[in-house]
Amino acid sequence: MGRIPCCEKDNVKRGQWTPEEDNKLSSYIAQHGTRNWRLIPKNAGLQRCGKSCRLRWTNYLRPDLKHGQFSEAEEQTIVKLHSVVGNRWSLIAAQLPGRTDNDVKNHWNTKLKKRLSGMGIDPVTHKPFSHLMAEIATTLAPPQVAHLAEAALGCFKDEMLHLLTKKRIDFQLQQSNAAPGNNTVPYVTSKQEEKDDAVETIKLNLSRAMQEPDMLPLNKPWESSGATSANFAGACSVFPVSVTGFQYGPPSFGNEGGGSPWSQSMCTGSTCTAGEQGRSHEKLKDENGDESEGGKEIKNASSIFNTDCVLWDIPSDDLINPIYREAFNNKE
DNA sequence: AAACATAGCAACCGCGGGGTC
DNA sequence: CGACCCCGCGGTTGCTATGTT
Repeated sequence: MGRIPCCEKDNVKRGQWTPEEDNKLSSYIAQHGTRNWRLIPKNAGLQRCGKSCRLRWTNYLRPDLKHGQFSEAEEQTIVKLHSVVGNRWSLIAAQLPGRTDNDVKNHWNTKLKKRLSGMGIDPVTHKPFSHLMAEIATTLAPPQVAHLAEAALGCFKDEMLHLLTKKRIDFQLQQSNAAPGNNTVPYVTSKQEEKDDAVETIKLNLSRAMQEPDMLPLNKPWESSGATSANFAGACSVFPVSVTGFQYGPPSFGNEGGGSPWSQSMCTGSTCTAGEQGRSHEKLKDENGDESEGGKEIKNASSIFNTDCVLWDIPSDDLINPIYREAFNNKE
């Protein structure tokens, strides 16, 4: 038994909506409401499928929609909620009046995700990359770690080199070169030399990172100023990821361009597939630490927090990932 | 100035839940 | 209880504008 199509695909128009179509749809809905999307295009004289009409209405034509840029407060709400519920865009959008799930999703994918990456934070888990690397390192025996590092290098090398050679990173590199005890390669000017040196330095630092025992996580693997992060950051000093300078929240979050260039597009790669993003948040822990399927059981924000409170009123501490709290505390 | 790359956004697609018969 | 239908959701695609080489 196959699923029936939502409409006769041969007879429907697709692609961009014209102002005339918008007018027809808006005026029809103003008169008759949004019951039965399948019949709406027919009755409104539109050669569109009902689904397309519904999307156009909910994402664009609805009179209560905001069309401007996202405010910093809205962005912070998105990030906070995403750290709790993952890619449940409708849930997040429900807390942002005038914003649609599509808006939120697009804004996350085009800006917020990259901005977090630029801050050295994994947008999937909302933890610093160094913490994730440390976690992986603790779970694998040395030979496996070595292979993993090799694989990671293979995965990211092109992207890193692209960024290293195309973007302005001399500032960060000069900073790291100026640091005492730093033994990374000096900044070079020839592009080929840059590439060769970058590759060699990546290899050198990765292998050093794998060999240094004290770089393994301590009790607080995500400690933003701990030896773990520092060592990982140091080990990967060719990537200007400032874990020790990790900041989140106002006012630094809105600081465009404050992140490291290498990681600004990290999430465009295979390490951050949409499916993984979704799955990574499938399980949420409740107060007792019991795991439950986060997916379909979460129907609204209050069910997550087991309360009827409006999400705005929840102190950020209750929403925010522990790692952010850690970072906040360290800032104070 | 042209070609290419990237970002941003609108729209589409397929799946699955829930209601109804 | 199962089939059918409608709708919403999340992921993906494709187009356009803008920036870079």
